Amino acid sequence: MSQRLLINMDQLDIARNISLFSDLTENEKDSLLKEGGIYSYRSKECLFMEGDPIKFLYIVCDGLVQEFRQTADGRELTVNIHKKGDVFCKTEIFLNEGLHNTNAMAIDSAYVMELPIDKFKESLQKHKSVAQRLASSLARFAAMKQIEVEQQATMTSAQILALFLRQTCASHGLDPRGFSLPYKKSLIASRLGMKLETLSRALPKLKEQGITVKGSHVSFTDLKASGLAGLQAAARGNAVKFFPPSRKIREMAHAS
Amino acid sequence: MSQRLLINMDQLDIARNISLFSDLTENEKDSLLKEGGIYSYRSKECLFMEGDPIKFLYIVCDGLVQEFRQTADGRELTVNIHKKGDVFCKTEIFLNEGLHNTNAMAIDSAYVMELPIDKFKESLQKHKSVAQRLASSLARFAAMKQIEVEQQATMTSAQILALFLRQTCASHGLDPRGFSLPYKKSLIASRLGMKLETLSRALPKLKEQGITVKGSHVSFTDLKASGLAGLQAAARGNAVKFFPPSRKIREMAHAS
DNA sequence: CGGAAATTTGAGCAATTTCAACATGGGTGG
DNA sequence: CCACCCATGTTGAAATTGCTCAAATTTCCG
Repeated sequence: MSQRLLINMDQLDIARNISLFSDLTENEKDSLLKEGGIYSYRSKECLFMEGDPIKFLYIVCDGLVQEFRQTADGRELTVNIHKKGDVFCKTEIFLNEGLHNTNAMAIDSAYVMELPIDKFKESLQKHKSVAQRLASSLARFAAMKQIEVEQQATMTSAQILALFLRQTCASHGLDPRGFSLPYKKSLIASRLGMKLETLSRALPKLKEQGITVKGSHVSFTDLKASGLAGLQAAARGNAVKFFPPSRKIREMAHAS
Repeated sequence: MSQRLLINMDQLDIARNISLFSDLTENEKDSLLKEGGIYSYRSKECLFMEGDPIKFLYIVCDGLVQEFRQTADGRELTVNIHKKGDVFCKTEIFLNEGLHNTNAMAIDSAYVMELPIDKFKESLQKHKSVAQRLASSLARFAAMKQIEVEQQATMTSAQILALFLRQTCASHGLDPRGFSLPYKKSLIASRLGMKLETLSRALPKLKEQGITVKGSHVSFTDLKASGLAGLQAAARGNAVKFFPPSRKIREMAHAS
């Protein structure tokens, strides 16, 4: 199924330069990374499926990987789209049963470094910096998901889409004055928890927010805080319903 | 504003028994906890507000604390409701600027142990087990929020509410055959990202799922997998659109 | 140039929100 | 003990928003 991979130093360098390992010495990195291999995946090939045992930490060296879940009602919802330099299955390592609860599939074709988790866990033990950076990354992921919950609850699909486009542009380092979408629209819809039709209908509405989309070509016109305009317009004054923090009387806990 | 607190050993014990510190010796726990104090908060008193500098790790010793955010459009969305034994501001410690991005407010009155973050960070450095448990907890929080995103995208408000009630019942150790709601309905609505009216209208629909709510009294009739019935009914077969995982040809990365 | 996949569009429907009116229910002060 | 009040919750009706289904286009590839 999968293609044989010629060793490609560029791809290995991606793995060497991820921030998770940035405090390791070159030797430490090498001895960890040589435990893993870089694998090549064809378009739509699965890295793992829900219920599979968790064996690796994955580092995307090239291409894109979609991580998604089939929800109870048979829908496919994309948890995340991992791009070059992204590391995934960080969360799962700490979760209970050692089984994947998502599916991962290559979009187009992808090259992925797979690092056995037991080796990775060893390095977590050995190197405090790795553990610390992992925790940061988990915290950031949790905060991101929290914000997504809020967005889904309070924003219209057009607003969510606008934010996603800006964010995508920034995180891929694209030119805000004009770029082409790095993903298919159906993938974006799945990532944003909306239907393709909804996304399609949201696109024209983005003009009001200074985003023009034609086909897969996107350009931001109002380059600064245009995204905020919509939000601010929708904002209403509302009274603060709670007391401000007060001086607290501190009481030592007589431990021991 | 806040009441003076008589030292209460029960409350201190709550803090001593949280799982985050469960691998520490009694001495280690004591020397850490004596750095913090237990504070008393009146109903609706704030522990901190958005934008405040992050100073403490909080451990709820008694009562309830609502953690929430004012969204851009002026709505109030509850991130989490912390109950006795819960620890919060774990995530924030790892995030950038050292400022709170949520508000925390006592519901009714609450007793909260506040542990200076620099002291807590020291113990993270000193005790691997604390760091490990913190990471687990972050991972679990992230997974929970991910599931919430999915629920909001795929489930009806009645289903979401049903899940929340079951979960609440379990996590508070209440009797599923009949208990009263530990929170006000408006708080629940805010927690679930829906309007109070929507929640109110969803309540009668829960009967179909074997949950009876009258006033603030809840009882589960169909005690087993009743919650799944609705989901399964809504489920439809849909074809698998991707390839199963293939054998991969492994290629050693010639690191170094 | 086909044909399949991806996207767009239309029309009707379902769920949630909004706004407004109404009910309930503790608690307080007389 | 009761009348009253304010916070909380419920209900109705209209308006939004997103979803479903179906058909029409467009795009992508060989």
